[in-house]
Amino acid sequence: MATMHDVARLAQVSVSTVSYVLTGTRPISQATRNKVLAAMAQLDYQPNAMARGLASRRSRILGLLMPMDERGLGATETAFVTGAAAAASVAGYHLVLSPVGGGDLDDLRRLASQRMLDGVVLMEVQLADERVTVLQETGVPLVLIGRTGDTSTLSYVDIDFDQTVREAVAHLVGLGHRRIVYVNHSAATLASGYGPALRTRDAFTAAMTGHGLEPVMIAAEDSAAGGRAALAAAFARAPELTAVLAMNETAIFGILGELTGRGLSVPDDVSVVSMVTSPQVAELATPALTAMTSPGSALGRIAIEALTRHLDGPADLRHQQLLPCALEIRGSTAPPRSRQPMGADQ
Amino acid sequence: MATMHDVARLAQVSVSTVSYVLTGTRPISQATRNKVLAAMAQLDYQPNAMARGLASRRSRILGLLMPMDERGLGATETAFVTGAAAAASVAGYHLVLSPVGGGDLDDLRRLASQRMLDGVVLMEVQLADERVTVLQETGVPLVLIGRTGDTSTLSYVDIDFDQTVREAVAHLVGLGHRRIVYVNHSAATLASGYGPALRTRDAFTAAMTGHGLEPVMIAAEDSAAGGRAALAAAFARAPELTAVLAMNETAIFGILGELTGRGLSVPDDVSVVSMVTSPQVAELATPALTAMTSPGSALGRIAIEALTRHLDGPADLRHQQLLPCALEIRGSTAPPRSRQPMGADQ
DNA sequence: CCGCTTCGTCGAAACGCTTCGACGAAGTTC
DNA sequence: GAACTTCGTCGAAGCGTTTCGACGAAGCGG
Repeated sequence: MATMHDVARLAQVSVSTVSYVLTGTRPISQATRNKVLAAMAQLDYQPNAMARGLASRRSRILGLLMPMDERGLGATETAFVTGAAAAASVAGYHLVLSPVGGGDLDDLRRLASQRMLDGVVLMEVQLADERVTVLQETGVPLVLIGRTGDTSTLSYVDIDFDQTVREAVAHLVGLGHRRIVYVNHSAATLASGYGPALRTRDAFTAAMTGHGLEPVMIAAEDSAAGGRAALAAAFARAPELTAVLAMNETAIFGILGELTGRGLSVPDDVSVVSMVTSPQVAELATPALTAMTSPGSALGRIAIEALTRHLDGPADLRHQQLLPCALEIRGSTAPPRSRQPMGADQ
Repeated sequence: MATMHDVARLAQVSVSTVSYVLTGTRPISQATRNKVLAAMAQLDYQPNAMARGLASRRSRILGLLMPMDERGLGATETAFVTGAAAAASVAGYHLVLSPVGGGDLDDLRRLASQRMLDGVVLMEVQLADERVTVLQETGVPLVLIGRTGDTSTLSYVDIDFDQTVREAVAHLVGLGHRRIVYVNHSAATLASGYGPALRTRDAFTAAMTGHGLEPVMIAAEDSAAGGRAALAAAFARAPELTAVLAMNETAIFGILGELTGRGLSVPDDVSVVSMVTSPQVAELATPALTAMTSPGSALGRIAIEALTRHLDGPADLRHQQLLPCALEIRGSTAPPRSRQPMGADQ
């Protein structure tokens, strides 16, 4: 492995000159630059990242910390990642993903304290999130995707759940639906302080009330079975429902299955709107789901851009931004059949 | 940020002694060790990863290189990752994921040459994969999840597609099915040399022929629409089919939708088996899918274990291992209704 | 009690880079 | 043309570790 010394010797310049050619920190004449570049090419020189990092006290590595549970990463999360990776690459940084579960707080502290990461993007933030505290203590520049409860001192990018829910409800109400049920994440998830679940709940209540309608929310386990149970619960609470709005991407397939099982058709008998969903998943269902498409890769990109601005700019810079999901109408929504109360047996 | 010097001064020992306490490279008396440990705790000392890496010429970081397309990571891939991360942590390594697309070969070479990664696990390997060549050239210790065509000089862990297909076919044949259609990935994917698609194709042919049955394979685009089209094609080629075996996790939802659309019920009219599928996805469908469950986290774990053995042991060590998927019977398979040819209209 | 290992510790030299101060040479200003 | 600025380059001092050779102090066999 060739080092800078080798390059310098071959090009007959000093080591520092080679360094300046590489980093552009100081002006170098075209002639010298060419000599150095030629030497580099000839030796197939690659700078040693560790040495660079040690000397410059910046690794040019950004960390994307994502909890990975067994459910897997949806297309939405994947879009975060690809958006972030692309933006990092443009800014001249490497992006590494670290699968930190909620448990390994110590692991997290170590990772952040070892000065291996210039900055960190944290995904799937809870309203009260210890990981945020730990990271702040270490002093790493930090941007969140999602928000904690108290956001005053933090940079974040998040989905504008309020507006997203409002649009989704407006779409359904515009079609003529009056009885709309919102299927959220599980009660446990709500209790744990998961922001999206909480915020959409409140936004749904507000939106429905705004239309003079009664908000009915059901919490569903993240599984097909949870979706089926939720639909049963929904019919129990609102027998005459004509539309379902679902945040729970996993449960929605159970909902669709149960609907078919009851001999109800989508969208003729019941309209379904899926929240924060990727086109890929929406197309999986039959009929394809009308959905609020999450601005996945934009979120990732903006988070990284904010982070790099932190690094190059003043330390006290704050970036806070909300992006709404876009309504994409597919085959699962239509005007309600008529005002015909339908029996909810079982 | 406290350095080793600070610790050494506070503990009244030399820097090297502190280093030996940390790494255990040389014996240190209990008394001294305690002094040093106390000083570390008092200063909240964290070793600087860059300096360590530079001096020791090993970063204790392993890379998991995964192409991320917009389809997202299935639960299967996620299981790889979590399995690998856990194993790395046990072995005292950090695991970082790097989303390297197929395009950025130069990026890959740079990443590997910069001596930032002690070793690399490469996922989603093609039969002829340039990335493998590039990585081998850089000399990074390498383990594949998946296999290239010529495996003689490489370490890898992969799914035993041959046995997996054989078991799946045996399950269906055991139930009494004779007319079984295999829905594979798209023709383009096959042409690109995607190992799993190719290997399962051959295995399916072999297994069916072994039972004295005719192998019918359809290539389907990775989408619900692709699945629907595939089913239509299947009925055109084999009107009397009673079972579908599907490798294409994305298409399978289209297949199920189309089946329902044609008034055919699963599993009464047609049995469906999903290959290399996680329980989570299998449960999404109604009825839940009988599936060959991939040994996801085991694959990740074994890959990392092989890699760390490479690093600590002799350089020429090779590890090659195949793991079969396990048959998990759920609601989508049953004996065929009877020998009743069914019309394939449209 | 003399020479020999073994044990525990130290000082100093890397590791491969960045960065700072310095310094001729050349260009600019009045 | 004296007094200043750039411009382009160099040498050397770090950055925070690991690791190697060395060296007293014990411990031990004879």
